[in-house]
Amino acid sequence: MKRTHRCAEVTAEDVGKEIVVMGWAHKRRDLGGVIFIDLRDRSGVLQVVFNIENDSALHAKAEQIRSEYVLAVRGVLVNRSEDTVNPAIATGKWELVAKELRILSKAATPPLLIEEDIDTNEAVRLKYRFLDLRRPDMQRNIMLRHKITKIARDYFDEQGFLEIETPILMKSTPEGARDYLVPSRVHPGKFYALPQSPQLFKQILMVSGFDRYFQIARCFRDEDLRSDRQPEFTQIDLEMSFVDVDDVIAVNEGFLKRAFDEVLGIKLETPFTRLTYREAMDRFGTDKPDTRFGLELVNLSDIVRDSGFKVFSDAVSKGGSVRAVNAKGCGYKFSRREIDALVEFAKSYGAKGMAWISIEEDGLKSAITKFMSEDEINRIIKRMDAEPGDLICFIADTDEIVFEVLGRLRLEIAEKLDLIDDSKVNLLWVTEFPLLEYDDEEKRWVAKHHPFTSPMDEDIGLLDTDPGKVRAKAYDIVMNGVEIGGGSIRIHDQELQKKMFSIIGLPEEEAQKRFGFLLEAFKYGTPPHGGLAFGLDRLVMLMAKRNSIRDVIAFPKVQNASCLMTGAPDSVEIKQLRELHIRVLEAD
RNA sequence: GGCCCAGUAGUUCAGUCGGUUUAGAACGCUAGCCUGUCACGCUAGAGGUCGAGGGUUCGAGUCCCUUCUGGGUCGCCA
Repeated sequence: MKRTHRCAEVTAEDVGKEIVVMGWAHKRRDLGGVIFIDLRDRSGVLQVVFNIENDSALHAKAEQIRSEYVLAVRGVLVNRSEDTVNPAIATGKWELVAKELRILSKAATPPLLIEEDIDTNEAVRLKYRFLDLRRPDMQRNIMLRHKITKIARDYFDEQGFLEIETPILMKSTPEGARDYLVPSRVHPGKFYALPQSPQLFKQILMVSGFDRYFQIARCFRDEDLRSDRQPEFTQIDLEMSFVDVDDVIAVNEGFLKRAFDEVLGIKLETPFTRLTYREAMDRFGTDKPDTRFGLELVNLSDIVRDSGFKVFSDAVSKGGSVRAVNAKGCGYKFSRREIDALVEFAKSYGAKGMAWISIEEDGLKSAITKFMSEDEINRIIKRMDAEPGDLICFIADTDEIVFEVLGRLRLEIAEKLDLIDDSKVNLLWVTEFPLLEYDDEEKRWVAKHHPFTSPMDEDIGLLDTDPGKVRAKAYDIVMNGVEIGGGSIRIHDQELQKKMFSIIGLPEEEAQKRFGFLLEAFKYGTPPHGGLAFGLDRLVMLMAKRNSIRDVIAFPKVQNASCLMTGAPDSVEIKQLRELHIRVLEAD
């Protein structure tokens, strides 16, 4: 028998024809003289009928069918009688009257239900991933992922990009995440590193004149996992020559526009909103704002500069700030206990406390108003646009902590008030990131993006005088409060590149040792260039409306970076270690 | 590395104040019956190291300690 159709790909045209379908026995309904089998493949299900009156031998064979047996069925597709049509399934108008059955494979009882939206513990799902992946929602996720990568290949090809592979075994470079290392057999004591991204190679491809490069690139970072972080993940990685920020942004908006249209039927308006880093922080307290709801941060530092409430005035005089959000309606909605929980929430992100004022019809409820003047309070209420029923939450500290805490608080309150409209797609660019940030522990400047990011032309002069103020030609693309991609225009001038290395405290010698090949390449004629990388897993996760990238990766790893299905990582033979010149130390 | 949550049948869960002979339910599974089901139905049945180890107690699924596993989160993630 040769398959003629996928189960759910039959059409009205096929009615009356003899067809052959193959798949898994999804459900069996044995009514005695008639047996119904829902046969499932990746397209969906089709009901197959075995009737004892038509063929008693065939019917007897069908009695052996159990869940998840793999079957081949030859039969005639017929219209169901009107009263037996099932509108719940795509093929519900038809059924296959079996003429021949082959049991291609028997199956043990599966440890999890092959059904949509099961409630099963993720450990079970991951151990039996081959079964989990049979479930229709997982099949949809994986197919969605395929569609998105297909669109990426088509789109970037049409835009003149070349897909070029870069090495998986490469050289460890300083800065950034912890590397995965691969020992060299040929070079005792030396190691390859798996790429955290193809960054250096794609820049070198620009030096080589390929002009526009892209790749669906696997990347590796040996850091702790989260629901949106895996030790190996995939980027849609690209780089372009002779461009500036706007060019990179435009070509990528084109990609997203097309992907959302073709995959989800969502028409995106371009250009997307752009926020500078400064504005994003001021208004939302984060560089990846979710602007599907309001609750914006308000700066009150000028009002409380000389406040009788020392917590406020001290924060300002020490160079920090006092900012607040107005949780509309929460004064009435939240119990004292819930407000206390918010205070604890704020503390867990580093705030020393959280002051609040609850505005009520007949006055204010607050522990801090007694320290403040009436004028001060009135100005705060006015600026916060507060009315009875509202709850103003204040954080006073360094800007860093104020933004961190209020940004988190804003999301927490929005979630509690159910302010987030899941049907909205909120895409925006954040631009003009700081080039550098100061690392208190290491007592030096570090690159916020990476050390090849170009400063903005007008800020180059500040490199020597006030490095913290220098803005970068860097941009992130943010969807619904999740960073789904980012990139920058790179430094293509070797002198400027050397300067960058020196500012971040990377000695010339060390830079030569680690990045010498790049610096060498830059000597021979480097086009201005820049690029971007999307986190494919996160993009697919959001488009599939999932909460974890594990649901859009066929074989993900769990929190301790092991694979429950294969058992990786595992110990190896001493012989293998010897070849690699490796001895394992006793665990600490 | 820190903190929080969860581990009881194949799966999802219930299990009261530590005490009622043999730890229950649903789904799944097995067998029988059943000719229009699609959450098929009916009848019967099998299925348990209560994650593991230790402790308290006359008595532990239940209380205590340790540990393992999974999830979330902080740190970490240029």
